[in-house]
Amino acid sequence: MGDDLGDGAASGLPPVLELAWGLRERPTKGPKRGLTLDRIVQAAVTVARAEGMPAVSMGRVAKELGSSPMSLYRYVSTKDDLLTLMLDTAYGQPDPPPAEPGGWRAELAHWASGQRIALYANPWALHIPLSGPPATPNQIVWLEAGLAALRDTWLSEQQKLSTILLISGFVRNEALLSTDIMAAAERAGITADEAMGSYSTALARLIDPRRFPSVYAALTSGALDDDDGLEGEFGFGLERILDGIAVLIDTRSH
Amino acid sequence: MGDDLGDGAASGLPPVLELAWGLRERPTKGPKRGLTLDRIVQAAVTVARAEGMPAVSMGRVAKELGSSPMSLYRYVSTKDDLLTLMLDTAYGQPDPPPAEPGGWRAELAHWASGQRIALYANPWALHIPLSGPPATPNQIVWLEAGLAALRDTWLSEQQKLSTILLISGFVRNEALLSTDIMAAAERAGITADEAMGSYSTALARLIDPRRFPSVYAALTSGALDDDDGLEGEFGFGLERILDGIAVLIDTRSH
DNA sequence: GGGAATCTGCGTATGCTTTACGCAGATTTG
DNA sequence: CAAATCTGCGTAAAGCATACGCAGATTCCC
Repeated sequence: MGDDLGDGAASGLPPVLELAWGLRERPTKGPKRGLTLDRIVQAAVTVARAEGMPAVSMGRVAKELGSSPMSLYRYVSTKDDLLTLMLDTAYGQPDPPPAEPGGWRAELAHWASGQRIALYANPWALHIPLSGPPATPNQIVWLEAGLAALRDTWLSEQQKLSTILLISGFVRNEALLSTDIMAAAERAGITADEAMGSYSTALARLIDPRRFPSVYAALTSGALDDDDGLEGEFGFGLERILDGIAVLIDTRSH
Repeated sequence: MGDDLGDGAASGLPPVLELAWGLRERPTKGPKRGLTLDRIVQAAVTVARAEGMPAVSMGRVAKELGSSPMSLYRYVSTKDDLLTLMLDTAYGQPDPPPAEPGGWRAELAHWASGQRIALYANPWALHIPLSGPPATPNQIVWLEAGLAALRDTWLSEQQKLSTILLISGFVRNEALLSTDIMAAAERAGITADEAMGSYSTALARLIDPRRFPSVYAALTSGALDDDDGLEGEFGFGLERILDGIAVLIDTRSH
């Protein structure tokens, strides 16, 4: 007994969260540990960055560390745990908001851009299936920053939470779509804009204008091969959401 | 040669799309085929519904059909193709919009609810990693319906597309989070509301109120154990987004 | 100091997974 | 009636997560 990573602190939290928050104190007996959780996660991130998420296997990560697959299970009880930890490091910590006060709107826009930058810098993280609401340390730091941006509004706590969840979901979605397209384009040896263009022309040839008049109109309007294709998508969505929040806040405030 | 599913129509489309749209005409030689693509996809959906997405393997699907794993590769060139096809059937076709005219807003709300219903009815589909912009038949039908809802607005084609992408991304995100929480709760033998409650209390105990004052305030405000937890999240996000679109449309229209 | 306790890394093994290759038989074309 | 061409599918390769248990290291307690 004793060689499992089941709960030990009885905190009511999933084991991986106790790991992530460093709650699990190690007993003093036994040999020194040869690895650390951090090093394992770091190695996994290295593999993901260099060879993509599908290459991240326990064996591959162990090799990166000069260790053996089963050793990792002394630190992590499941591969999913490792993925959760990787996701947390991908987000990292948010930049502090700009010094000059811009109100909740500027602050949230800054926050969203920061998340987008983090995800673009770690596109592999978008291929980690998320399992449950945010709860790892960096995710909480981000959540804190997001909620803080709404501190001067009259929104209820629930509304603030929903707002932050809405925005971060949007950022994640947009980043996933964009980086996927860019990756597919790179595989085909073209630029992302070219990929969008050929996507739309191929689709336009495929569909029946009578059955899908609106889609046909959209595709042939050249909407998709505009300059600011991918970048513009983010800006558009974010502005729309912020406008929607603004409506709510302005209604509430008097 | 000839026993591959590489492109044959030279349409410039990925092979799986030619399959989905039924473009690939079969030659007349050789023995009759024992299966159809539809039956395979249907069998895969059956497995996913009954045993979850992780159970969907080529072997398991083949067994469902009384066939052998390798036979499926005569119909599908990769497991990912099968997943793409499964996703398409999960979405199905949208209901027609309600007869009485409610304007773009009511129509889009109806559209979003329809997508949510489809996803809630097929939660396994949320665990299919999406690869690229929508392009399969049912996805295009949905896209057509969404764009059509905006027919009377002054939005540019690009803005219409962005709007629809924004909303369907939101619906997908919300459905994923909700069904994940419900599934986790069911595994633990409690209700989703109880799960949210214990999540928030556990987290509230975990975090330092001084480092995360806003998160702490949100968690202890009881925002998360409200009645309309999951349902309310969808309504909130959708209203915010629609409000944001309305701002854009109203600004444009004069 | 000397067990006893307890931890460590990790070898081995199980039962999965996708899918490349090629063969035997069915069917249609000339 | 051959030649061509397709069919289902057996076999096998390569890889995956991870359960189990062992040998050795370290520390605690007497």
